[in-house]
Amino acid sequence: MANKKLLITTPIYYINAEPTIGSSYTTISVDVLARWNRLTGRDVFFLTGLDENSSKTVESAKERKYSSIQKYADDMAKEWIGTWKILNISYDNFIRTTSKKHKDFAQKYFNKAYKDGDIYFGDYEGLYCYGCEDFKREIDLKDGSCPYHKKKPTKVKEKNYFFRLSKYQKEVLKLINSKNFVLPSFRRKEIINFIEQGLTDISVSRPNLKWGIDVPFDKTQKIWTWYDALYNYYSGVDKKYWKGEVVHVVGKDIQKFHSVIWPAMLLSAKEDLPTTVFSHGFFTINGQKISKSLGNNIEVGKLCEKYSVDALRYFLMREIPFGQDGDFSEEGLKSRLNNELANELGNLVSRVLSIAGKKLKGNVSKQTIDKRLSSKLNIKNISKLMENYELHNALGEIMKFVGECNKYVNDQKVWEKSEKELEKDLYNLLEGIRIISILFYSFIPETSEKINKQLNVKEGKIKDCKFGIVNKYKIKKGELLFKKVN
RNA sequence: GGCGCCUUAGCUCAGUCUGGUAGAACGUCAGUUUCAUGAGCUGAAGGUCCGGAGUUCAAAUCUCCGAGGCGCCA
Repeated sequence: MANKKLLITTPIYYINAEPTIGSSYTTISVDVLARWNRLTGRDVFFLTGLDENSSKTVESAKERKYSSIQKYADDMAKEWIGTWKILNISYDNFIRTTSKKHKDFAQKYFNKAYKDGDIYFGDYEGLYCYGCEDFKREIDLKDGSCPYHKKKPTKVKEKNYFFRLSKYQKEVLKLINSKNFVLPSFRRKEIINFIEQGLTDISVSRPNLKWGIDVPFDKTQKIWTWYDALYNYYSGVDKKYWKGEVVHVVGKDIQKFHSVIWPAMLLSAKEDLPTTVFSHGFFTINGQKISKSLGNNIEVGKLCEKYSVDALRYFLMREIPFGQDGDFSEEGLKSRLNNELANELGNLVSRVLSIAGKKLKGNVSKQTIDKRLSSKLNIKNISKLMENYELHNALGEIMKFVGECNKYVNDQKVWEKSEKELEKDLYNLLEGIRIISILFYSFIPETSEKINKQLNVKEGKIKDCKFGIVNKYKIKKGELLFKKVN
């Protein structure tokens, strides 16, 4: 398992707006998982991108007075890529569903399903919400409007192509029951209930649209945006990665698309199935829901400028238990930055390197390992937490070891000792800091690089997280790792 | 309405499966240190474990009833 290939994905985002704090959260979490698994030595492929074929794209382009929809999509793609660059997202491919390769894939699979009889032509009458890109029932609505988008759905009566979702009910249910397919586990029961109520065939095409991917054998219809979008996970990646572990990280609102419809599509196409669909929670901002009318969404770029990218990445991963809902507040971010990153981590590096610089001119040779410090490090536990997607707890454990290092400095009264006596303490502390840097790398990569530079060591892997690896340190104290913000 | 989850310290939550003297971080207060970013370390205060009944030598934990909150239901 450990050396199995890993394909890990974010959803592909709608381009009706610039990246939000929510999509940033999703993407950062996948980045953390991808980086961590790379450090364990696995062959990882991290896929993200954009769903550009939605009718939302057309609406937004119109709102922004674009005459060319494709130009709008291109500009938006630049925006998103730019934000991911700021956030240090280490994706291996950025897929856009307007690319020819993706369109060919979607059409190929649509064609195949049609030939196999899993897609058929039929009538449909229902209420369609353009926000969800999905049909709604009367009972789903609140005061006649979609509860998510606060808009009245449109009554639609038309002929569409349908996918035989009902045919795969049994097989999908079996899949859901397999271990770790739906995570967190409390979501599994919800999905099972949903399936057991009976799956019905779903409309997978829309007539009379100008934008989207043509149904290959019927130019009057476009492929339903979800049906095409889900195939990004195949069109965006070398197929060999589907032979290993495949993890889709999604928001809880789209868990169902990924754990019911998508597997059914793959069962129909007789392709490999994903291993896990993990859905994370949503967060409020200062206790309030994020909404356009409140205008309380946060500009990610400005946040990074003010607090630093790593402070934001750290906060999001530390504050919100992965999988559950949480709250975002600048106060909270500030507090984590000042107390945990600056006072504990930053200050640890600063005080140790300062003593080593002053007393030993930065030269520290290998010494005996002090179990009083090394025994406080529990890599197995941290690894287990990462494998269980408990990112917040993993960070908590790493931070605890930072605390142990600070305590060690105090307990040993390192600053009082003579040059001869303190080399052992410093060597152990430097090894501790080197390991901390590796463990933190997935979460706050820029900071890790800064630490490595000061320690004058190369980026390590998880297997290097043990004491006694470096023979001789030649350190050079640099700038402070974190600046506090008041 | 159906299914599931939650209610424990000022705040956020763990502990419940497998019953045995109530836990963590943050916040508050106090002590201590001077290597370090006014940082670090140590300690203290703080709880009718939502209410009630039952089972048990023993219940935060198991069972039932009730209250409040949340999630999911093409």
